[in-house]
Amino acid sequence: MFNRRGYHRSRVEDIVREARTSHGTFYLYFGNKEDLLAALASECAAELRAVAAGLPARLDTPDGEAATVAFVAAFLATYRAHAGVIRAWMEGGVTDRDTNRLGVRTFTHIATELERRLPGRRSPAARRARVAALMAMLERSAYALTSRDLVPGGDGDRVAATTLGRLVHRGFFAA
Amino acid sequence: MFNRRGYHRSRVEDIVREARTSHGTFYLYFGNKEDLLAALASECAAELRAVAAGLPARLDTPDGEAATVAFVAAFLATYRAHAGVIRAWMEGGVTDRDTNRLGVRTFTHIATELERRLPGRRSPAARRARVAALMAMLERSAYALTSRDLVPGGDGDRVAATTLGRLVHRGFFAA
Amino acid sequence: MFNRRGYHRSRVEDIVREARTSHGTFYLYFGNKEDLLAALASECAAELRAVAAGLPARLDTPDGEAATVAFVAAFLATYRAHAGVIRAWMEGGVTDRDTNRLGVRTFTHIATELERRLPGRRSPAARRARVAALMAMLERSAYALTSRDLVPGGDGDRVAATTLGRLVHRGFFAA
Amino acid sequence: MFNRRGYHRSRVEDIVREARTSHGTFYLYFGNKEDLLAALASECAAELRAVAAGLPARLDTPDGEAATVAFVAAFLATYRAHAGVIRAWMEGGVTDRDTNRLGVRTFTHIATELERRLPGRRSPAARRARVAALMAMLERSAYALTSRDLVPGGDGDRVAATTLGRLVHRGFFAA
DNA sequence: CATGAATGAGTGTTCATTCAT
DNA sequence: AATGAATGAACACTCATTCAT
Repeated sequence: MFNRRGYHRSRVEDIVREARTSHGTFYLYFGNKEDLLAALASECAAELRAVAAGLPARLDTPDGEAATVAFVAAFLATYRAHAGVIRAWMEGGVTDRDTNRLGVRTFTHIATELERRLPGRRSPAARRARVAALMAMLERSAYALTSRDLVPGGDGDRVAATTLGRLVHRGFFAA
Repeated sequence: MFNRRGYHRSRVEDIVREARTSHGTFYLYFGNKEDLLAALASECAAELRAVAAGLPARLDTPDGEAATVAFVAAFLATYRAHAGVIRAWMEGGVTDRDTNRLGVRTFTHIATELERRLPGRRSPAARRARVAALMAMLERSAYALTSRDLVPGGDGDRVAATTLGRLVHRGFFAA
Repeated sequence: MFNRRGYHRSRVEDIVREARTSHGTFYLYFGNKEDLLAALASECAAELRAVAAGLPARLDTPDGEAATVAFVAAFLATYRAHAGVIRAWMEGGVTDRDTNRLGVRTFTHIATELERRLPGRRSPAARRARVAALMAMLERSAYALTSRDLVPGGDGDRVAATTLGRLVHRGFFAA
Repeated sequence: MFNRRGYHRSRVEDIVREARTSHGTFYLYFGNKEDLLAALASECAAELRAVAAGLPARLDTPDGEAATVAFVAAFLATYRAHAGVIRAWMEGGVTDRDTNRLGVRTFTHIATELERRLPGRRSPAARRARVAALMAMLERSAYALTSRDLVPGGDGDRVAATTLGRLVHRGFFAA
């Protein structure tokens, strides 16, 4: 529901109808609507961390480009699978502090993992700036892909992942 | 109000109280709440186009870096000034077709202007991919800056603009 | 406006726009919206009384049928010209006592005039019942004619007046 | 509520207070205010048709007058019970096409049933005109009875039904 | 005498949440 | 454990009326 309609436009009634259950049951398992979001966010964070965990130790290797493309593809796929949740994170519609922090921490974790794999000798500040730019590209592209046709010329997640992955590899991780 | 609370959480009552006026007056000037958003979006689009118009003809020049930093700073400032509107654009909370298209077209316009200034000989597809990445960085950074503390280490728009501007110049426009 | 949209659906703004004047001017001449209705009602009552005044002394004469048809036609025309006002009377949307009474008294006046012309010897109660039925036919037909197509087969006021007038004459006034 | 205050002046809050329930419950059972009217209109139409169904095959019989009086009494009673709904029909305050048509068709149905029972040989046009007049009397009288004191001398529905019924029988159905 | 911008009480509708069964 | 009818606070929008100019 959140992926299709977004968090705010998804009514509890929509959710329970989709789940073939009732309002009462919903509130038996979740304290409130945002609590459901928190639960989904938790799953989403785990999957995103798994994506980061799938990164090889180094990306400045012969098959670094393929690995980068694979990583980007996995990131995009996970993002798409949880777009409703992640958007709710970003859009600030969430009141719960913990859930908000979870989002930030998850992306920070990925950023840290990527930063470790940045080759060359640069100052910590420069490294952080580069990885911030990298994360921005990843997030924004994923966001755009889960919106409607905001990327002219992009005709699917695969193409986007390949293009973006190569770009990222060349710009950030190539030896 | 939109910058502080976001479009959906801003009630008409909040808006008119802030503007020291009444509901009736509000609906005298705007057909409905979304109409206000459309009006603000129009202003915002004009300002964003002005930012693009402020770009020098070329950025691969001795003072190209300064110009890039200035452009990024102007972009971030404008984005911040209209964050509520732009977020409403992105978050899909807008029903009106025209307003939605305005957002896409405005960002496409900026992208086109930047693409023209990309130096070197690359295929159109490659140029488009690069500029898409560039726009992603710009947007995501601006978005992050107008959210809460999403950029660890960032301590202000100026620093962010300088850092990001230099990065952008080196990565995309340097000769 | 009242004829076209009805009293309640006519907004003061509609009225003043039609009259090419302003809200301020409206309230200069009328205390409120209902006050305008009262003024129009007064005119309408005068016209309806004039229609009654146009009745010949007797209707059970050789040219009684023509006179009855003429009366019915005049009644329908006046009703149509003031349909909005009369409907507001009937529909009970008027708060003002005087205006309400004016409506009742006007129709009572017409009823009395018609009762005088009823031929034959009947008890007062019977005469009143007959004239009540007559008035009902007149009013309901007029009401229907000013609504949309409630009278199947009727194709205009003239036809309606002729048909109804003859019917009325034969049923109530013929010698 | 509709009978007492009329459709438009009845607020949803009035309705739910009277029904000892809440706004939420109201919108659980009816899509909106007009939807309630439609539901009531449906019941009303059924009852009016039942009144027509209660007519004997012929009215030009020895006990035709009693049957006519009974029919008129039933019509008036049903009309009174649903005055608010029927008035909303007539007053054009209903937007829904189906509901509007329901009103017209219901009264047309009754008119057709009455037309069948008109004795004597007359042209179809004449028969239709007569039945239109008859319906006008019925409707207008019922309308008047459910308004305030519009019928001078009338002191109750029974008296009105008897008087009107006899009049109708003599004028339209007597052998 | 005329204006029209400003007002705010009033109204229909939505939806997260509760609780008796 | 599961249900779903019931709730009511919240919100966008309307329009008759006022009054400073």
